[in-house]
Amino acid sequence: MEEGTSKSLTHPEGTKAAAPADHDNDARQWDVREGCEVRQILDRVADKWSLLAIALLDRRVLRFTELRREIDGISQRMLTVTLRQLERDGLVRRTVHPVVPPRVDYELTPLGVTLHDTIQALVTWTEEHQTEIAAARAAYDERDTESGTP
Amino acid sequence: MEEGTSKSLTHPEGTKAAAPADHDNDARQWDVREGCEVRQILDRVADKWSLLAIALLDRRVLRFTELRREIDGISQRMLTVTLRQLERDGLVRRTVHPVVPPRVDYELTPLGVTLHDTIQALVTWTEEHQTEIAAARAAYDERDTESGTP
DNA sequence: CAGTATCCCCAGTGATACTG
DNA sequence: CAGTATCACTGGGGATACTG
Repeated sequence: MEEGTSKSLTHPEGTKAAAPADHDNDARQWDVREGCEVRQILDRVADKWSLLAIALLDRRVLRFTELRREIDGISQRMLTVTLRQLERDGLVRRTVHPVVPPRVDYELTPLGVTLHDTIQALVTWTEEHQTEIAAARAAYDERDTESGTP
Repeated sequence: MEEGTSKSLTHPEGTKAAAPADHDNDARQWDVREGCEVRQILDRVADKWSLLAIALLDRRVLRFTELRREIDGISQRMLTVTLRQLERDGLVRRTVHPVVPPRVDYELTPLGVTLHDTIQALVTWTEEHQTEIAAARAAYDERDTESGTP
């Protein structure tokens, strides 16, 4: 369960992590390289299950099984792993009730809520532009097809 | 290169894709399931290399090799694949100059620029909250450590 | 220079079984 | 109910070699 040791990434980028090829521009100063903090979060957001979990937990308190049921395509293992990651990042709060049978509640932390909010912007962008993207893909595939079958 | 056929997903979610357990809330109506359009885009954004490429191409026109040099950790193969995906989605424009030696320019399309802009918000969020997240992780790992070595 | 084609590996994920 | 432990498999991605 330890990953803080940076395990085996693609390759050791080492020290130049904060020294891009150029920095005379105001954009692309993101520094979104693998080792970066930004990348860590982005990877979380990127994660299929994390995103679903955050979406489902928005303004709700759910139990393990409830989440499992709602996401439903997810396996026990992945739900656990996902929840643990989110908990570790302080995005989700896990509350164990010392009762029998066991009851564990999951909910977004305030930080998690702000992330949800930000992601919402991205989702909105997608919804607003999905037509354009679909068109672009169609055009691309079209080109591909016509050159393949003259 | 075909994914419109939905290949072999986790399992057939079927018809209830648009019917969550409840829908009396205004949030979580995202519908970010695997098959969804939103997920397709999110996956693109999520992609490590795509993100870097978009970042690097912001307000610039770069050649294949230039991109390769700037991303540097990337392999030829992945740069090609990434660029093709972005091109297909209409986010990046590929211009082939019929000269010798060959010259191909890459640049963001207007659509790509708007995506960059949106992603920027997410990156900003990350930068603003990375301290909190780091703290959360430290706290989590701390708990983990102290219970592991009493 | 700008790719395409191949081979290969291993990290992430699902399936299954066991436990407090 | 809410996990943890194990195993097995798949495909995403790197390394390498070849081409227009």
